[in-house]
Amino acid sequence: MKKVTINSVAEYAGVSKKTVSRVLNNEPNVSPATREKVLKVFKELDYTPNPIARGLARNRSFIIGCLYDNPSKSYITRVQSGALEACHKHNYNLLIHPCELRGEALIENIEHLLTTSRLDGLVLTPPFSDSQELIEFLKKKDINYARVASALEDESSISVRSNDEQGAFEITEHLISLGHNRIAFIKGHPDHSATEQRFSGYQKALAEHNIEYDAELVAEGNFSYHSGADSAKEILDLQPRPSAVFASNDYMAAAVLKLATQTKLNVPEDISIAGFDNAPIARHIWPGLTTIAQPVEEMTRQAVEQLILQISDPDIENTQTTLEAKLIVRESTARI
Amino acid sequence: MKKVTINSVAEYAGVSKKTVSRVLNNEPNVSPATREKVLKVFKELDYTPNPIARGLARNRSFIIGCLYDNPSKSYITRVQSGALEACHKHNYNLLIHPCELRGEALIENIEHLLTTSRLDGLVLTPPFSDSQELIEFLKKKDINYARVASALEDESSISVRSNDEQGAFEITEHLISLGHNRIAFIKGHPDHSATEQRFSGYQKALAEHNIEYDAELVAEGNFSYHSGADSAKEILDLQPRPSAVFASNDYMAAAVLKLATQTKLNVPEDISIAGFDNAPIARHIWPGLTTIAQPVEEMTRQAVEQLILQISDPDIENTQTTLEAKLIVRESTARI
DNA sequence: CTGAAAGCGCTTACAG
DNA sequence: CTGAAAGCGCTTACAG
Repeated sequence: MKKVTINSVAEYAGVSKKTVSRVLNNEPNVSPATREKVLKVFKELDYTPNPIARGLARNRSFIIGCLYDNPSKSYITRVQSGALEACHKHNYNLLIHPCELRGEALIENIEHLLTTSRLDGLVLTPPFSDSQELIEFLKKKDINYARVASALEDESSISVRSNDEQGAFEITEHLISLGHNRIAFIKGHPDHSATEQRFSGYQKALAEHNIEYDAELVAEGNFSYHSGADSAKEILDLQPRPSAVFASNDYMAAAVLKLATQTKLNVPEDISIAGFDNAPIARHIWPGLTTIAQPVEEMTRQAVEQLILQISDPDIENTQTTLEAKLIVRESTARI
Repeated sequence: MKKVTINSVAEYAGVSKKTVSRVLNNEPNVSPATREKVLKVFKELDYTPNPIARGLARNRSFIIGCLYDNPSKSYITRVQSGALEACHKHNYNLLIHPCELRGEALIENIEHLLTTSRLDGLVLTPPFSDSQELIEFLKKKDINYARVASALEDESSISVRSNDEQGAFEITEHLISLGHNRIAFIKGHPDHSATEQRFSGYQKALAEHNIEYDAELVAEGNFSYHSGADSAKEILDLQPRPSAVFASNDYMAAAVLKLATQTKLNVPEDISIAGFDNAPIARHIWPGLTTIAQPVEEMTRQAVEQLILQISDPDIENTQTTLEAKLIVRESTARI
């Protein structure tokens, strides 16, 4: 059976292919009778238009690419889910492209991506949303993009972020309000701007409450569960032991909780533990983790929606949005 | 600045566009000098070929679509990671398309997907890999596809699965070998073929060891953490309480563990808990979950690789592969 | 309301 | 080793 194209439909229906195209795209200026006829032929011939041909003519693929490099699977899932929501709303689809920021050849990698698939726009998630190198490349290539959770002050592109520093400040203050003043901190991955922001929120809260900053209490993580487990060992071995731990994300906090439980410490009686992100694991373990809910889906949804609007109308101005992060108190933190 | 196309390059280099095309595709029959010259113009003009135009001419998009409908985020992440590995190896990209099996209009949804993006093939994950309706549609539309973790006996398409029944049998036998004979079971989602397979493995192990099957010990889950929590309540309230629980996946097992811990039961001293999948959460909690490791990435990787090979050469025969599932014993199960 | 022509940027099939 | 012609299946811009 040979392929059915706009030509076969036109021929079969006895109209021009332009008319078929009009029906296809729901354009006006087709008599109801003609429209009816063409629609019937669509069914009879089981016609599906070829998106590639359409793409070539319109110079558009209706595909958005999503870039990420993140050890947190739940973060990625949430990013995808927000991006998909915006895409589907506007009849776009989503192509995913995990890759390494520190890979030997990030730019070559992206260039190759763009050569193998035409993408109408790119949504950059951390750490790509802060990569000057990548951003300059995209500008040079004239590729539309939007930044998610970027700390870059750059009004020349769309940005949707949430207030990491404020969130970290609040959760630290929450611990302080429970009587803790020896609060350990686990940093995130150095390539992510959130790492610095959360660290800064922690420090500011300490300062605000006249608690001296103690570098000994700070461990270097990288957002992975594994790095949290390593940091947990260091922290639980400190003498005297801190009465609370604030990890820069929930996976690392979960690792602290596991080690604490394993070594017969009671949480939160013996030690309070707080995380960041409100990842699923925060509520899947006992005690549930006190954390900061970051609207990851919503950030990505808004970023992609802005991006798509800008693709269809380049005159739309760039928006810079900051969403609120929210403290969620569960069972893992308590009065000292 | 106007777009640089194969024509501008040809003009600038003083050759025909066919020659440029040859250089682009690394075809033979170009003199080294000419090739050199064209390559230089590529750089000078910063030329990137248009994948859509190429796609139209070759009738190919080099994009694979991935269909899923699964409450387990980690399962999806692993599926994507296996699919991406195979795609990138062959210069394909991956488009993701979560949708609902029970949605009012699955077929329309997929038809719309195919109308908005040309896909060279589809990888079906559960429960789609068992959907006769979808499979018939794809056959009618002549769309290449591969099935992951499908129980369907259908040699007319590529299939890669793992042995769910055997895995469930082994883990149940493991519990029996520890002295348990009152073993509760939490079922998965009824739309997934794995649900029936794992249930059957459980029953067969009981039968093999002359333990009478007791329907009261079986709870209806759906693979979500939430459903596991509901089932956990039922099970822990049984009189007498079962000495072990085997949940059809790790999320549900984690929910049982959380409730048990919350209600001051010691795991595994008071009750043993086993899961399935070896999801990250199985090792992120304490005690770590005894479970069955299913090679999700590898299944998907193989399925997508076969699919891509078949796309480039339709004569390649369909393969039916079954990979091994493996028992992983952690701390959540112990002798009664 | 309808259509003939040209074009999107490549590749295929063929000729030399 | 090189290229002119035709075509992939649509849409855009224009004419009537």
